[in-house]
Amino acid sequence: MIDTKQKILDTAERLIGDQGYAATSLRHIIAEAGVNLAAVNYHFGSKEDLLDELILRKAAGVNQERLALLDRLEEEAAGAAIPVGKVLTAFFDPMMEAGSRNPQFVKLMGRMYAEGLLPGVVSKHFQPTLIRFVQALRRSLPTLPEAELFSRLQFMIGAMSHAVCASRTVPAAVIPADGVPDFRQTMRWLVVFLTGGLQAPPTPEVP
Amino acid sequence: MIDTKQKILDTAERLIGDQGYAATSLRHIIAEAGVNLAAVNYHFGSKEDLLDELILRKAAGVNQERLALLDRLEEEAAGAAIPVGKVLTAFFDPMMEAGSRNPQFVKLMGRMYAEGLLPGVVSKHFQPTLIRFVQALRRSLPTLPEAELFSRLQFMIGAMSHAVCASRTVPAAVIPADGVPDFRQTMRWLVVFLTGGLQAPPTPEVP
DNA sequence: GTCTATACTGAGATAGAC
DNA sequence: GTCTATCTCAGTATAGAC
Repeated sequence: MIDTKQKILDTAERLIGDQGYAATSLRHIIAEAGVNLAAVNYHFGSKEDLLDELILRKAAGVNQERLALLDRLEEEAAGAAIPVGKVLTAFFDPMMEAGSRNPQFVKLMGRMYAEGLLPGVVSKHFQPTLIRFVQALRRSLPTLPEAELFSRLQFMIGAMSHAVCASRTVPAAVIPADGVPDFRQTMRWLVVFLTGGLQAPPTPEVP
Repeated sequence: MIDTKQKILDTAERLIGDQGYAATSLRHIIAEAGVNLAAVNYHFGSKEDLLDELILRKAAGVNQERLALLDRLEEEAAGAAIPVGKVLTAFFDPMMEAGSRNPQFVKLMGRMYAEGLLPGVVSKHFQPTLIRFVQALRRSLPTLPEAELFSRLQFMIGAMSHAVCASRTVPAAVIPADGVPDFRQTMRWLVVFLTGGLQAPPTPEVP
């Protein structure tokens, strides 16, 4: 059948989103999809390549939107520095939208993060977009030394990745009684937090 | 031999630090340690329990120091709020020290993070310490609504975890030419970044 | 109590028939 | 393109020697 590939993709997306990548065996996927085990390796090469296809068909649209928003900001600024908050909003809004429209996407990215697969996924599918935003932030924060800016971007990526998936790291004792806030709210809070962190004064040198 | 257990622990620490947890098979560990496969399950129960022992013997001292520093800060403050930066420094200094004395510890924690094992490790070995620091930060940031403070702590943990391991997430194109900064420097920058983020004004409500 | 040898189950990958 | 059969390697469990 020609849609064996599609059936594998759809089933894998659902199962990996629900159970995680490592916990979802190819044998489980092919059983639910009603196809043969070897079909996975025939169509995708390996379990990891199957995952790449899953991410790709979700991430492409988000990154396009991000770049379009950044293009518009740079056009409006006409060479001047863009405020940090605006750059960050251009980066987070498309993800927020995608997350609201299709929770499965956020779920999948959260799983990737939780299993330590995000660095690989990021460098494969988000690298060009990241470079553009890094350059924009460099212009927005001209007083910050290069090396410290680089570190702060690392911190930013860490906070962002962690925020995407509802984590159980912070002990239950300190979780507010009104439950976990929704995704859009978390993203708004994240932008404010990151703006504060990125705009902090440069760290004084120690002797 | 009585030190079979020690040999397993030492070899596992080295191999897992170098290659990661998932990539290091028990068979590889026992081959290098020169012991039998079943000795692992005899002494530790499972691969995961072996990892727990590794973390435990490294983390206990760090957490004790952290709590001692926080105790002193609270004593000095005599009931008043402690500045955010001081609380963070009390949290990070012991890790910095441990990292400088014994790079293997940081390496191991970085691996845990990279493989998505950190949440489990944290809730097992760092939970009591975290609770104390969360309470202190709550008093240091009285104007911040509870829910947003909680989210910011999540962001903080994300940034911190990510910073501990030299990650390859940010594209090589933007890495400064002078290479990766040392661990102590990164921690100092992290404290400044987090202080800025935690002290940002509360996010305005949207209708 | 410790340790060895060996067997068991389930994973991903692959060669070759159709 | 698809499927069967098989391979290698993982973590785990058990039986029994010292």
